[in-house]
Amino acid sequence: MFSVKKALEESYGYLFEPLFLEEIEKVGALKRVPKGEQLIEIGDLITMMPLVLDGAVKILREDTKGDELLLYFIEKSDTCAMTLSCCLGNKKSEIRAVAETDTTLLFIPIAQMDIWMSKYKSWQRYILDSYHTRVMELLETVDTLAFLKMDERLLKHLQDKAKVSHDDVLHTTHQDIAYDLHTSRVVVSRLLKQLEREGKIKMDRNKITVLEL
DNA sequence: ACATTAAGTGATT
DNA sequence: AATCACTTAATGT
Repeated sequence: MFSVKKALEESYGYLFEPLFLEEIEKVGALKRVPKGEQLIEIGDLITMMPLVLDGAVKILREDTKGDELLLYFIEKSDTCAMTLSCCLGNKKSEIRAVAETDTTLLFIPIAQMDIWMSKYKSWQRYILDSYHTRVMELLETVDTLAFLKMDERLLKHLQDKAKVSHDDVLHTTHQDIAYDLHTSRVVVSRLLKQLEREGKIKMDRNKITVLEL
């Protein structure tokens, strides 16, 4: 039996005081989404803010042709920074969010944000810190894009995927990886082969084992 | 057995 | 590193 209270305590207990946790539990709407399900589409109006209780969500940007590029993952005890900026200006989402693994989320109505902002110092801190870590993560992504070659990007991506799913065996296809990295399947296949030769990964059909973490 | 989907390869830009 | 054209291998019906 799944308990919101327990999950909250586990993921956010060190951040918020017990009384506040109870309030979150009361106000939040629990949602569980299976791997691969889309949570937010570009252009969507944001009305709820998600707190990740378990699992991981990948955040993607889309180019003019409809191809996508992975920006970063958000995990347990994270929230979507994009949502935060959307809430302030009541703007539409600039990103797409897709469940990377089976994920459990708690949705908070954005109206609560303001209330908690003035009521709880711990919430203030949390939002500010979230913003900060998100900016840093984005910077890291920019660095990766600008300075790393495709083979290095690929390996890093595999390691990130393994990290967020808490499993060094990835159940994915070359094509899916190609979408995330915004490249072609052929390139991914060839570089994976190379990584396998170097002993950094092991491949099977629909399965990649990351050996170097 | 056949169709579909994933992955491997060589050649070209 | 991308794209094309083609092959091979695995999987579903």
